[in-house]
Amino acid sequence: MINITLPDNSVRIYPKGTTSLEVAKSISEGLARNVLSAKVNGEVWDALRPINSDATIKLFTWEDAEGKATMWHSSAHLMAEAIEFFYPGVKFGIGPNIENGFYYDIDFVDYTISSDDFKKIETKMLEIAQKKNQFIRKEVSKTEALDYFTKKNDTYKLELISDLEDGTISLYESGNFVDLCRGPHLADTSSIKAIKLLSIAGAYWRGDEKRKQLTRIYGITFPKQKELTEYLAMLEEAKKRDHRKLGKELELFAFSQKVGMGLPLWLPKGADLRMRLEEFLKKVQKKAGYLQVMTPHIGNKELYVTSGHYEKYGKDSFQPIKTPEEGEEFLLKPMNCPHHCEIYNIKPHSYKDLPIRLAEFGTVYRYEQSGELHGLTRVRGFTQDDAHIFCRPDQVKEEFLSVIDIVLYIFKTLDFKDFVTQISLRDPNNKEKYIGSDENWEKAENAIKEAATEKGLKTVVVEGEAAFYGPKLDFIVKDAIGRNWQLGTIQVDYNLPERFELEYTGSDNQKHRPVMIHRAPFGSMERFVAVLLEHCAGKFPLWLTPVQAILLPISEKYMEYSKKVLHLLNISDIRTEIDERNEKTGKKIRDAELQRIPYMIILGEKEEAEGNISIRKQGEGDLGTFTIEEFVKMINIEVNNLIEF
RNA sequence: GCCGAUGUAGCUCAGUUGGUCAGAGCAGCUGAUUUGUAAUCAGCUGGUCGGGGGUUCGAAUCCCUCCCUCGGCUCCA
Repeated sequence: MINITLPDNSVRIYPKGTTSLEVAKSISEGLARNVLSAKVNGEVWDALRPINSDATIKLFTWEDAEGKATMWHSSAHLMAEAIEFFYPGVKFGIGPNIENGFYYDIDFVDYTISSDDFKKIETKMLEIAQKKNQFIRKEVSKTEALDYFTKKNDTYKLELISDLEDGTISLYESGNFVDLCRGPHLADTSSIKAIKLLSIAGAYWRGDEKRKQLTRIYGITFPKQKELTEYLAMLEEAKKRDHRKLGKELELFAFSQKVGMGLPLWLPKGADLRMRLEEFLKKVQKKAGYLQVMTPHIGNKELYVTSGHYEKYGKDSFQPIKTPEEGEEFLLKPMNCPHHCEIYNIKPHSYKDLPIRLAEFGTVYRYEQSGELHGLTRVRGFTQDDAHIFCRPDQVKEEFLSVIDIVLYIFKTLDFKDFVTQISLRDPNNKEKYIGSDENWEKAENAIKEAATEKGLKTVVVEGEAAFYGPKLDFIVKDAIGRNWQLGTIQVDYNLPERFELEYTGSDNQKHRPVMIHRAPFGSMERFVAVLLEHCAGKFPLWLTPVQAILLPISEKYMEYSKKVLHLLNISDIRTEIDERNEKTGKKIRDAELQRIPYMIILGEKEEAEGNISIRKQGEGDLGTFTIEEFVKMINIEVNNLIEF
């Protein structure tokens, strides 16, 4: 008999070789039906894997991330089985679960396959799933494993096996399909009730572009049809919010092949929005002691040789441009920091001057591979809300606190309620990979951790993720429909102060090297606008939206009165437009609603006679009649409530 | 850059096996209408069907090639 400890610390006694499924059954039939896998002594196991000694276990159902992972991993096997049925002789690469579903990389050899084939594969998968095939784990020797896949002529599996150690190899059999797999898997296929294959794409074997490209098929499964329906609705919603679509519809930005791919054109409304965001941040930064600077769009190649960026990222820059006479080489600015270092170096600094915070909305250009470009989130020319803080090592923590305050304020103002931060530290086993003294690294890493703790941030610490030049703190927000976006970043840098020989004179009258902090709360204006646009589905907060109110005269007869109102609102700093078209009110309202204009003001006989206005709120409907003064006051209160720092 | 898909008026999309197939709705323009909370009516103007080759008596439709876009891969200071 063995003792099984459950998460509530209760201990139950079972025969040796019991499975977590049996444990679940002994608790309740319902739990047994829902259990997908279990954590046994810290490791996720199949629900059917026998437990042979005392163990602490936690059962996973669909509600747990681990349960979903197990289901999706098994679903990948199920898909492989269905594919092997239709395309015998295909070779399988890897088929893992991912954040939302799973994929399998497959070499289809001589077959061609497209998304048109998904339907039949899905149907076959459901058919197999209903057979309730168990997933049977077999631990095999390396020789046995090699034998099996040699017979199958599955070269990819053979390569994977050859990298594994003997004694650690397991196969999983389910129905007619056997796969090399670490597991864990479902007890059987019957809990997979709803299946959708989502997309098909090429993927290099082992992510290496020099190796063969396999066909990757993505899919997702659920234990209930309803959940699949909901998931597909979420994808639809994401499609509706796509910033590329909304950007076009709301006339915020555009691209032109003639101008060049990946080079956004900001249309009047988009430019208005972006400038408002910039002004907003400038105001906050001014309060936080930043100094605004400006630097040119090109810089001498030597500048980037000095910074080290040319060597590391030269291939990702546009080709240098040359002066016709001297043959001097210039690069389109790929980043602002070297310029800011040179500004720091313009004059000598005392320790009393620090920190010096130089800020710039600096437009930079990077050569992104053509296949990588994507709307505003991945472009070849973009503007960073950049700043570089030059400070003493003992000031790092305080500066982090201050930057965190700015980021939190921005998130609050723009209604990003859900976010986590990631602290990236150096790999403790590979300290020689990094530049800068042990002492400084330790100081900076502790400063970041302390700052995050003091601000009560939800934090994930990842070792080995730091840049070679310093540790960093990244902000990852969850948008309105649950997707994660990495936005702001704060990074410590020991490298550039070294390379640019930055100095300050300490109280000891000796020269010291300042620490540099890079930070960009938005990341880039382009990316941030894209994320914000998708987050709010085009309904920007009132203080930010390009047009706050639109006047809708019932007919031409009320045009004169409408223009009077327009003038009054505009001099009250309410961004107002007027719909002068000869259209019915219903049409004007519809168009204003689609343009996501927060307030529609309807003006007809009644309003003109009484000298007031009727207000309709976007998405809500008629609010009734107000005086102009009341409306102005209402708007001002709403705006001020939103942006008080 | 690589694999796959796609590319038809400003926008969203129809176009059967190559043969009045250059279309619709919206937008735009003109006129009528003078309008009360999500589309008033009528008429008109828009396109060398992504570019360039080729096959054919004949190509939006078939083939080749290049380009953009989309989904991934790789990359991302």
